[in-house]
Amino acid sequence: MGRGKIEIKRIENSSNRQVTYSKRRNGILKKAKEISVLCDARVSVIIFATSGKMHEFSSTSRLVDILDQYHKLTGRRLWDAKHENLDNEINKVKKDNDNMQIELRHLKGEDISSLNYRELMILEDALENGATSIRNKQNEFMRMMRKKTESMEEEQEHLNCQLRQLEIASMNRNMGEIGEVFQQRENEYQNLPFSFRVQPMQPNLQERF
Amino acid sequence: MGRGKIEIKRIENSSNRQVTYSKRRNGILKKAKEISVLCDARVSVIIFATSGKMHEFSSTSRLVDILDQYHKLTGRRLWDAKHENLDNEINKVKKDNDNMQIELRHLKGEDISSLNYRELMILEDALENGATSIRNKQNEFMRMMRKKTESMEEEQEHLNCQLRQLEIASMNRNMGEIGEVFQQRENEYQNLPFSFRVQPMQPNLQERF
DNA sequence: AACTATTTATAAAA
DNA sequence: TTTTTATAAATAGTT
Repeated sequence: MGRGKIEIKRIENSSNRQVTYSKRRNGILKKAKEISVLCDARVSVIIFATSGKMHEFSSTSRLVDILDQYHKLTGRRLWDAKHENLDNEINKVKKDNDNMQIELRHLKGEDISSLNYRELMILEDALENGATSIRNKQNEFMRMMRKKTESMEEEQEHLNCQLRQLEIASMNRNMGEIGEVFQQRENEYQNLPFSFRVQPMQPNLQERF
Repeated sequence: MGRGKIEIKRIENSSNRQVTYSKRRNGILKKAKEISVLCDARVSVIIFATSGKMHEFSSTSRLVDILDQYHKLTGRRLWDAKHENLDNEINKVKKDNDNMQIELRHLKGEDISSLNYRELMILEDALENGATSIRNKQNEFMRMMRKKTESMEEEQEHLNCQLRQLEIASMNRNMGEIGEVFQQRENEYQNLPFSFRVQPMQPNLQERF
């Protein structure tokens, strides 16, 4: 019932799934309410989205009333069942734990005596892939660091420049009275051929660290 | 949805009510199943007719799973403390599981964006150690295989020898009457200088496979 | 239980 | 999300 017919199987597009979920959830809850009114039935509907959010409809004020009735009718002892269920779940999870522990050990090269060559190859591939990803990540780090260093160097050079200018300015101020002599010398200097002049003071980037 | 619109209020005609109940009940159960499949939702529907007959749908194999989730979400206590202990244990083990899962992922080079350089180095070391152990193990395998192959080759050569001798023996038996001629020829052959004789039949090991 | 005329739900698009 | 709209599905009343 919609623009097109759909197959009843998991909707892979998550946004579509979400929309459909919310529409159909409303539909079910509405129908639950209707049947409870129309036919004088007791109804309990509990729906959990994958997100974990819950919606419910209960024709009775309390869910437990319905559970009581469920209990009486089915003879299923929910609490014992619950207990058993928890036990099962714990065992399952513990088994998962064990498996993961083994896998972890294997990846760390421990307890591998029991493995055959094929299994070892698979492990080696996994390790190599992991190492590659990590090396890539590290390279990325390196690049970032280098960039940072470069920009810091630039800034430092800039600061050095400023510092030198301030020094010169202050020198000139302090030597006010003999400034003229300097001025004269400087003029002579200007008259030399370019190749005879000393190079302007410049920090050598390669030797600074 | 039907020949006429109906008001949502108790259907007084009991036979009509019964019919409507059974139709709508099927409808709800069907839709519950559909939403659970389409949207990957956990759904529990329990319906009691006034007669007391029950119908249910539960997307999980056990209703208790859904009740469990209900409990966690609403905080409403449906069972007693002893089960809560189990609950706690399960949560603890599940947490362990999660941590291991993360470690596994990291070792496989997944989800490593959040790691800093130090953490990456530690990971890399672990991977390298693992890879080394595994390579050692593989080498061990190789040695074993090589040894096995060698001993098999030896044995095969031995068998070939025996086979040849049997062939010669049988040939001699079949050619009993002209055996003497052969004998004579063989004697002449013995008198040739060594370098003129054909090489004894020997399988060429390099070309055998 | 079937059958169908209608209502209702909803899939896709906006 | 919510609305819109064309179409599928559910079902009320009938047989």
